[in-house]
Amino acid sequence: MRTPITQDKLAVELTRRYIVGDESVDSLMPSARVLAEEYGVSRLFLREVLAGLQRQGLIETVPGRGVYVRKPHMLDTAKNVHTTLRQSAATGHNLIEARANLEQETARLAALRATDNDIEQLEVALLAFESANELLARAEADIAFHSLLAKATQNPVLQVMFGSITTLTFEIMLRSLADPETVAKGAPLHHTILKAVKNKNPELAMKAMSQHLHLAEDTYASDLSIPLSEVAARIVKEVLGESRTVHEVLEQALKKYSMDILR
Amino acid sequence: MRTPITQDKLAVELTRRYIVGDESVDSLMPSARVLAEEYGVSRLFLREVLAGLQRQGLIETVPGRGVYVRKPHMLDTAKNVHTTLRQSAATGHNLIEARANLEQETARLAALRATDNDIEQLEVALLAFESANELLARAEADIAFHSLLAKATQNPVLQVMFGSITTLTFEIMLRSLADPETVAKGAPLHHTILKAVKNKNPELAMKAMSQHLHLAEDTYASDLSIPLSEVAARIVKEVLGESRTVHEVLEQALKKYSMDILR
DNA sequence: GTTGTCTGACTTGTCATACAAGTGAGATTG
DNA sequence: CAATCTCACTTGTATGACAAGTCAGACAAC
Repeated sequence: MRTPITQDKLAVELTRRYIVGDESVDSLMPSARVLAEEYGVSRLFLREVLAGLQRQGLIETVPGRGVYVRKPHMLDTAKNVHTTLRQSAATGHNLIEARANLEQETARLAALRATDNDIEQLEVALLAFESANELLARAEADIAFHSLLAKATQNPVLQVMFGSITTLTFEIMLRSLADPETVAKGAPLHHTILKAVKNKNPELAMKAMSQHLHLAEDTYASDLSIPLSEVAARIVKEVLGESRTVHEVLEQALKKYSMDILR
Repeated sequence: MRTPITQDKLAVELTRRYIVGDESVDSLMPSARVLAEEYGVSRLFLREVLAGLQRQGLIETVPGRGVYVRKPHMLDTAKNVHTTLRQSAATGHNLIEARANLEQETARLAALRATDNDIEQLEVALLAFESANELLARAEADIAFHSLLAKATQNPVLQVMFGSITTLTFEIMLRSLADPETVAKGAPLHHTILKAVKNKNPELAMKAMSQHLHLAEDTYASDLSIPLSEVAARIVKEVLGESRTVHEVLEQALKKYSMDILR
């Protein structure tokens, strides 16, 4: 008696077989037709399995070319929890509360462990933040800066945790950075954080990040108790219009840096 | 000129239309055939959109009955990032480091905000933990206890963040709780945490949680620098065998409590 | 030899159609 | 009245077909 294979089992099997370690990245998997035949399932069934893996950022299917193995990207996590978070009654206060601890610890660890390459990328992001004369460009540089800090901790778990709230964080930034005073006050703090990271001064990095987040809290004060879903929807519509989604913009912002999950 | 609709856009549209607020939970969506016709797409295309929403825990398709609107469950987040995390080179040290801050803050906030219902559920979980005389049962009660604490913070964002590492945490518990000494030392700390929550003593809750996590760190010491994927795979195989997946066990463990994301 | 073009065999994406399996309300039968 | 059965639904899956994209290799022109 042969029990029919489930999508989950097949996903695990494919992952184990084709997606292992660094050397498999960018390699080409067998075509969906071949794999389907090999496992004795229909192409449709296998397609759904592949769709699951793609959603997790483990593979990328390119029309006309095939299925490539990818490194998971920080944004993949964000996309997956985005709708869930949007659906919840989470408020601005909830987000800031969650970020406070996470980002302070992130700043602390980044100061202890950032590589030369990390610092270089942080400098680029900070420069972009300062030279930006448009809201969207500023927000893009800001989220890149914070994401790079998470990467600089060299801790994939922290990266994933930060990734899970990236979309919300970005939406909030779009709101905070519309206030010129906040921008003026925030810029020096970014500098302090980067300097602390460079000098390997974890306490200072933590303190500066704390101030940075409190500043955002003040700016955001009036909407602090309103569900984020409402606020975010309004902001996004104002800034981006109907044309582009948050994910598209975020993807563009983070693609300049290598924001894949460490491994 | 009419541009063809993308899966993402349709997902957003469906979410906006059928999945809004508490009142829509458990309601039945129109059948896939009807929706496909309405939006002028094939049933296959719409199925893939629904599959995406299902992966996010927003809906549940029941064969023969239809598509129901669901409350997102903490486990949905876990499932989505599980493979990514497994694929990364995250070590035990990485996980403990990330948990330390998150869970201390969680314990602190739980002590400030836990409702009577939260406390009641925590008591049930703690009782189950103590009366369990088998590894798997202990681990189930342990993960339930920690998940309930996250819920008691009344912060959906924290819940999602904790949810994203639930699977890994559970796997690690399976290892830690195999050591009788760790169990003996850990039990009183669980008691202390619950007492602190009951007495609304945030500092004590935080401190007890800190000790609890350090204890786990000691137990885990020998494997601290090995990629979790290897350790977890070994543990799961030993404890669960080939028959059941981690998700299935976790689902069973958390279904007794209402672990859906707050909204 | 070099360059450009073209063909054709691949790939994924999507569709229409068909059928199996499950569900449940209402008709039917005792 | 109660048990049973029928049937019109639902989702899940398989199949075959075609569009659109890609790319290597053959082929022709220079």
